[in-house]
Amino acid sequence: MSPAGARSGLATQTLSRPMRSDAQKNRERLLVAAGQVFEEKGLEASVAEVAQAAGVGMGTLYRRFPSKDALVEALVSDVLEATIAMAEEAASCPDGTGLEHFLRAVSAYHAEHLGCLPKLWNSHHAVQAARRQIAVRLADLLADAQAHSRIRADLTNTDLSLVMWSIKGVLETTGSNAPEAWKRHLDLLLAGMRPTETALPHRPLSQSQVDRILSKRDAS
Amino acid sequence: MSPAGARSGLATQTLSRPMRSDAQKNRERLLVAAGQVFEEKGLEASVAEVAQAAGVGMGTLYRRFPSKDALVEALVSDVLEATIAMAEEAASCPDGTGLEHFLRAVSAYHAEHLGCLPKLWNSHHAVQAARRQIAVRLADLLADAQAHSRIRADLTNTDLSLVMWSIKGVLETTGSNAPEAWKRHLDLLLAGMRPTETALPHRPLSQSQVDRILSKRDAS
Amino acid sequence: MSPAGARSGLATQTLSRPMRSDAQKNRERLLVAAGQVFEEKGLEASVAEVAQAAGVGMGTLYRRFPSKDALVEALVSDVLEATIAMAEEAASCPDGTGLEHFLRAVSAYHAEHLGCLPKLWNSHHAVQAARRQIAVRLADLLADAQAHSRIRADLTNTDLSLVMWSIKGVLETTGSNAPEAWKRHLDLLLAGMRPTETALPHRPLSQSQVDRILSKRDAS
Amino acid sequence: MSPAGARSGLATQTLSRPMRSDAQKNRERLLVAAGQVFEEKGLEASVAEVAQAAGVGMGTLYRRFPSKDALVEALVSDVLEATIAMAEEAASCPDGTGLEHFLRAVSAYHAEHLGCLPKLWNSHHAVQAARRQIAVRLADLLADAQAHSRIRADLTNTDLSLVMWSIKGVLETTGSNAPEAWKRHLDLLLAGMRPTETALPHRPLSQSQVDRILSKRDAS
DNA sequence: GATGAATGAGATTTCATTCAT
DNA sequence: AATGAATGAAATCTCATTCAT
Repeated sequence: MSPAGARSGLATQTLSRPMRSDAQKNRERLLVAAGQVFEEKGLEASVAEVAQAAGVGMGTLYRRFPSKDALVEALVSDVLEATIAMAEEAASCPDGTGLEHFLRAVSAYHAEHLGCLPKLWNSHHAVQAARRQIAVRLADLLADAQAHSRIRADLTNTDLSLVMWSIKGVLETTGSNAPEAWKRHLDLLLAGMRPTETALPHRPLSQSQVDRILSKRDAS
Repeated sequence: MSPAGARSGLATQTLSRPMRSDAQKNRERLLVAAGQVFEEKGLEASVAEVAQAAGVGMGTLYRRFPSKDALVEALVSDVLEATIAMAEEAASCPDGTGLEHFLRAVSAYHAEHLGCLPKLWNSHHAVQAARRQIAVRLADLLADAQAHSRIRADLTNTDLSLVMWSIKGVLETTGSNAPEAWKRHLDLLLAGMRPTETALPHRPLSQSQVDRILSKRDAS
Repeated sequence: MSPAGARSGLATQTLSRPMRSDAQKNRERLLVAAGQVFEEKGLEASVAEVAQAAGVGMGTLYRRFPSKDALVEALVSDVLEATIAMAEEAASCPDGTGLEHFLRAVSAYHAEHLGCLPKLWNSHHAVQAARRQIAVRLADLLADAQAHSRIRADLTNTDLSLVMWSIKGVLETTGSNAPEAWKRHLDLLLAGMRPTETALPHRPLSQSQVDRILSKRDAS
Repeated sequence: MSPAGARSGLATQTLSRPMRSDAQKNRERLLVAAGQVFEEKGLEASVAEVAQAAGVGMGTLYRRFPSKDALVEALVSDVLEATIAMAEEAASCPDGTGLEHFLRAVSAYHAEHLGCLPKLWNSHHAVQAARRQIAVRLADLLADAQAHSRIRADLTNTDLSLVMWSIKGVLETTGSNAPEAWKRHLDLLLAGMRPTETALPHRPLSQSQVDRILSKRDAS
């Protein structure tokens, strides 16, 4: 997916005329710069730094994104769109391997491109629709994997959220100091997801719990 | 362990006269209040909020803790001490079950007492010594578990760090909205840690990578 | 020397683009306001007072001067530049009267324009180069005056520093309550500097002592 | 003059019972400590530092001196009393040399004992009476010196204030870095005070100007 | 449309002074 | 009477957001 394409999906103005090409270019540069700056310094980095890194003035930043929050949200939208794309691509994997491919792909994406964004996985507004889509596709992938006996039968959709959050925790912590740590961690998770004789002792989360968590936004 | 007991370990003045009773009381109240406030609003919460929640003036806070950082660090110290205690207690579990007990205990502790602190697991100064101790005990617990064939032989000490970071990710995300989510997540991790016929495909982290990560402190 | 001209010398950004006109205007207003406020209330006056007196917000003050120290230092720079200018002008006086003219001029300048700044005469950073220039010119003026037998032969360059500090003491104390006091005081000093039959009984300061004093910066 | 004697003069409670001996001792220790601390760090030093240096609690300090200002003022009182004593002693010098002796003595006293206090020479409350006394004695010394033709006839009482302020300026600036600088400076001043053929060109300050200055107190 | 200077509320930290122990 | 912990107003400095150029 082209970056511009990605942006035109969730994050762009919905009606109104098409954006002028220089405006579009600035929007891109700001998102890229924001990704780098926030990755490096965390979300407490000032918007002035982002503007400078993008080589534009503060006014331009605020013309494109009406608030710092909006800028962050646009980054999150990008991630979610890319995630949707990965889920769709994984659907074409044979023999129930799609889920595994998806997990590896999305981990790699987070690890390489947007190390800062795991923090946002569960936050910020207006991304519910995208998550819905992801959830649907993941459910399909899980069912397929279970049908092929690659994944234990007592694993639920909500467990997949746990898996994502778990990966987020590892990526956040290891960051660029151990850029392949997530692979080992995913080995472990997948090993735990394989069929065994004994069921997992505790009950999975209910879907409503997961929904509540995802719709919650932090004060940050 | 009593809270007062915990505080008298790492976090208290080591030499010098004993603290006056009112001072000690205020110190406790500040730590409790800080735990609650930071848990609720994140570390960006202002120290004024902490002081107000503790029912003391700002000057008192700054007499007890010379900076905001020092306050946060004292909280971290508490966590680490409690962790050491849990690791020591787990050492007395029979049949190689100590590691599992430890993981459950430390998860429960983080979940119930200090939901805000996973964020700090890998940050902040002057806690290296405590981590050293924890690492040593964990290594013993792992070896014991492997000797009893409860944990797969190709699991390493560095994998335990991954496990902790992974738990941190889940706790951070689920927080009070799904206070038992970590149990299901730990089920999954432990399932992955059991012996199987096939080895984990990727290499574990080196110890030096883990050390680098732990000694790294964020700018935040 | 025009104030704007003065500022463009030591105190302005040396490379980079020219300052926007409103920025330049605010910079001027801040320096003027700072001069007045510090003169009136001493250096302990808050920066908020300066900002208010200048009619700008605190953020503007901190955009122009990254710290209170920087603001003070800019004022000092102005004084030093003006001093250099006066020394240069005095060099053109005939018959060895340059030194006397300089002393009167610099005293008058301090008395009328910047009564607060004598306090800084011996403090603060990054003004060493300017002082060097002043010292060189003063040495020339002194030699010329001695060659014309207007000043006693046993007066040294370091004595001129004493003279300046002495004037500073009088200006500081008399301030606006006796704005011409320095003239009488300078009469007295000059009378003491005229040639006499008997030498001054004590040795002058060494140059290194003076240098040490000038490079010393107070904690204040 | 014994220090205790000095304190019992201006600064002590005027009526009421005599101070208990331990209280008196604490008062001494506080004044000594304040002198050292203020000399080292300037008047911005905190009262807590003074209390600690004196080895007493803050409450004790505030029992002895109801405010920081009062403490500073007590120090100033000491200086003034010592000055009075020196003026009285100088009155017994023969041949009109008393004034010179006084100036040397008072300079030496300031230089050695209380480097911090020149700052206060012209400030703070309730010391007018002492200054009156000093002024009277100085007038006598000056008249005597002029009668013996040691000092020029056109020098006035107000000029002596200028001389003191000038010395203050030098002492403040040179401090401990050139502890004998004042001697050279006083050489210069005395040379200027000797009789010459030409009168000083500017008029001296009026007594009322000097009074105004001395009664003025800084915001500090 | 782009720029970056201006804004000012709010954050952390200090310290003269009070008061419980 | 002595102690030192508690207080809170005030200081310096930051930064998301607005607006003149």
